[in-house]
Parts: sequence; structure tokens; C-alpha cells
Amino acid sequence: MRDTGPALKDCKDCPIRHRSVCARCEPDELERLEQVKYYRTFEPGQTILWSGDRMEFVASVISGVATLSQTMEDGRTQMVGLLLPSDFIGRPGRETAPYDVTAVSDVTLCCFRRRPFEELMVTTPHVSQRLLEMALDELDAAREWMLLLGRKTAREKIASLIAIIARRDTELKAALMSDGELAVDLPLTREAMADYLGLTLETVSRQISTLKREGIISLDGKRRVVIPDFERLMDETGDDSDGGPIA
Amino acid sequence: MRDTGPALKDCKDCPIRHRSVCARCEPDELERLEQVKYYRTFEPGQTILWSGDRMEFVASVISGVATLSQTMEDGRTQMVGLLLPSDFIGRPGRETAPYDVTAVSDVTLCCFRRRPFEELMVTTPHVSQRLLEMALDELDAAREWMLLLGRKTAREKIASLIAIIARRDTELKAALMSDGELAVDLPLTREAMADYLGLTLETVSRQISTLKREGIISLDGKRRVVIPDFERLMDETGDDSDGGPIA
DNA sequence: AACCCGCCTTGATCCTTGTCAAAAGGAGGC
DNA sequence: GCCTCCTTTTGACAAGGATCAAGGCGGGTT
Repeated sequence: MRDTGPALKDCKDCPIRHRSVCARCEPDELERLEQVKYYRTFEPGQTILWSGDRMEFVASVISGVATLSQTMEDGRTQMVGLLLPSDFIGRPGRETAPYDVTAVSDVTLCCFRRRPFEELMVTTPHVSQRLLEMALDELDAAREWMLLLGRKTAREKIASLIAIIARRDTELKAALMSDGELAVDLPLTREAMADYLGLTLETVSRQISTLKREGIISLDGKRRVVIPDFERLMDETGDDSDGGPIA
Repeated sequence: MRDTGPALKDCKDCPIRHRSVCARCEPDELERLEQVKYYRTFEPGQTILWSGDRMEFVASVISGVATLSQTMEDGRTQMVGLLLPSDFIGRPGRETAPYDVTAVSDVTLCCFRRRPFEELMVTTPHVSQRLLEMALDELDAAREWMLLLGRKTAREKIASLIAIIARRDTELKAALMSDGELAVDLPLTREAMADYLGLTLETVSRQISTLKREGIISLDGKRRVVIPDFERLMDETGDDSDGGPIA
């Protein structure tokens, strides 16, 4: 077990306080949550939950990136969720995990023991309200993802993934570089990207190379992508041009 | 406008009373809902909502089948939701529809004017509780669907679709025929199946023909599928064998 | 520095599925 | 009954992505 890093005891100082399940909580509700919470950390590659495991807790991602994925008997795997800070893990009322949850980077979770959390939900309407919002947002994201998986070309898939991460990134920290250039860290390996996109890792690699060759992106190391012209990248995603600005 | 069919005025007689958003409602909550509800019917092929439309109502599907779908600029379309009786349309707090909603068969909706429904949600916890459950169920379904879209072969996709519909069908009415044979009505055209599965309609047709040729299914007309051995169909879906029984 | 291991890139080839085209089956209207 | 329109089936061919197979790069260790 690692150090949990900077002291994270107090919900008031929590970096995801205003975006997580507890975002709508009143001070007294927060206090009750605080009594059943504890922190856990995971290293890159470590499995947080195996599909079928009994779930002892639900949790919020505080920092790092984790994935939700499904694996078929013959080993084909599909990522079905990408968990970033403030995202929620687990479903109240569910005994066993339906998917594998894996840490991609160093991950810190704010865990709540499941039983107390469930009981608490009945009396703290602001938690279930926020959970409903988050579930509906995730459902929208899942439906976008379905369009990507079912109908987009490999090239469009890659462009979409980079755009999605760029957008999620800029929502928090401004990742803007000088003169409107945008730099994004891909938190995923080529293989994880392939699992996200329903492709093979070779195809991912080839498409990234092609986009690079055409000057739509450039690479700074293997994982850092520089986007000179975001509009131009968007043109390659297959999405409507009015798909919302980056900032 | 058509006749709404048999009198559906009273929530107590509603065929989806125990599965829809209002499933958990107490008599007094039901009464308040009843005051803002009205019925609407749609014919096969008719559009219930266009993506981008202002949404005046949210609704429960009472009877019939509708689809949620997304279309790209060049016409590629992906179905992202299949709405059966008791399913909910709309999202509280959302102004405009994010997807096209289309009636596949004759559809009857129980609509609630959006504003009153939203206000009502604050005071009727059993509605938002149920909505959360339903959203989380849909999210699970969406994630299964993502595995299908991203990783399954055309053959597995077809077998999965038939299995899904068979399972959903048998949940309500027993569609069992003599000696354990199972007969299912596919409520979708080949094109709609293709949009569901991320395939072309030609591939759908070919795979159905192949499954028929191999005796895994047989057709009774174009739309009715007879499944002599459900286990054998399941073997073709690529899912774990312990994926739950049909009944 | 040399080595190793994991991750990534690139090439050659194959195969599944998409595309284009034509014709067959079915339902409804005249 | 026959015609028309729509859905479905089937065929021939093309192409996008998968598969199989080498190598290359980079970071960490000894």
C-alpha cells in the first residue's frame, strides 16, 4: 500500500468536491459521508476490481485514470468506460462488479463502504440526485461511443478519441499552449486505445502515424499529442462541425 | 391523430404500471402525475422527436417499439436505444432532444409535460429513485451493446440480437411454443437491425440466411424467427455460457 | 555502457464486411 | 388479376481493417 499523497482527509479541500457524487451535499450530509469514507491508491496496471468480485465499496476517482472493460472468453476485450477524476465507480444495490476496473495511471480513490453508503443514500437526497445526473451524463457518453464503435472509420475513431481527451482535459486545467496550439497527454497505451475504439493496436498505430504524416497532429514523445489546429482535427472525427467548442 | 385504443385513463389499469418510472409511486404521487399526463399515439415510421427539437414532454412507452438513433452528416446512422413498453423517453432538465426518436410499430406514449414533471420530481422521491434505477439499467445495456459493436463478428451480432429480443420477449409474455421451441417476432426491418448492430442490411440478410441454412434458426415469414434450441443460438453469440437462462 | 523488456511502428498478406447491382418475394391499390 | 412499391435476398467485386511477423525505440537495471 502506498502513501495516499497529500493529506486528503477533509472533504472541503477535495479537488473533486464540486464535480463528484457529493457535489450537491450540504455540510451535514458531507459530514455523514466523511464518516464512512477512506482512501485507497493503485498503481498503473493494477486491477481495482475483477468482474464478478463482490463489491465492498463504491468510490469516486480523485486522481488518475482507470478503465472499465469487458472481456470475452477468447480474450477479445472492449473498454466500456474511461474513468477520470470525479467519476463514480459502483452501483448502489449491486452485489458484484459487472466489469473489470483497472488503474491506467496512479489512481487515488475515495471509497465509501457500500452498505453504509446505500443506507445513507435514502436520507441524503442530494447524493441520489447527483448520481442520477451523473448516470444520465454517462448514458449520453455511452451513446456517443456507440456511434463511434458502430459507424466510424478507424481514422475517425482515432481523431474522435484525441478530441474527446483534449476536451475533457481542457475542462479542468487549461492545456492550451502558446498561440492556440493544444497539447494533450494520452493517458492510454496503444492497446488501451484499441480496446476503447474496437480496433487492433496495429491499426491504432498506423492511423496515428497517418494523422501525424498529414500534419493534423504531431507527437512529443509517444504519449503527448500536439494539435496545431483543433478545427482541422474535428473535421476528421466525422462529427457535426457545430459539436461545441473546446473551451 | 388516432384513437388511443382501449381506455387508458386510469393509472391503476396501466399495463406498465409496475415497470415504468411511476412503478414505485404511492397513490398520492400517482394522482399528481395523473394530472399532467396525456396519451399520444404514433404510426410505424413516424418520427416522435427529431434530434435538436425542443422537448415539450417526457414519456413512458406504453405499447409498441420505438428507436433512439443518431445520424451523421453523410447519412450513416447508428441506433443507440431500443425502446420497449415501460421504457422512458427524455431527460429531466434537458431542453432539446439529443437523438431522433422513431416509432417502429404502432406506439402509444404516456406523456408528461416536461416542466410540471420536473417540478414534481423534486417532491416525489419515488420517481427520481426509479429513474435512477432505470438509467443505471440502461447504462448496463449500453455497455453490453458497446461490446457487441466493438468486438463481435457479424454472425455473433445477429445471434446476440435475436437472443436479446427473445429474452426481452419472454420476460413479459411467454413466447414458448410446443416442446421448448421458441418463437420471436423481430419488430425491426433488416435496415433497423443493421443500424442496431453497426452493419449493412446486406450483411444482416446474409447472416440470417446462414443461420437459417445451418438450422440454428428458422423463419416463419420474414419477421418471425423460430429458435429450435436456444442454447445452440447462445453458443453463437460469443457470450459466456452462463449468461443467464431464458426464463 | 550494455542489456532487457515493454511498447510502438511498419510491412505483407488475408479475410470479413461493405459496396454496387439485380432480381425475387409480399402487401396493398386499382 | 395485375401493377407498383417496398423489403429482402443473392451475387460479384472492392476495400478497410485484422492477422502474422519483424524490427525499432526508450527507460530502467545492473
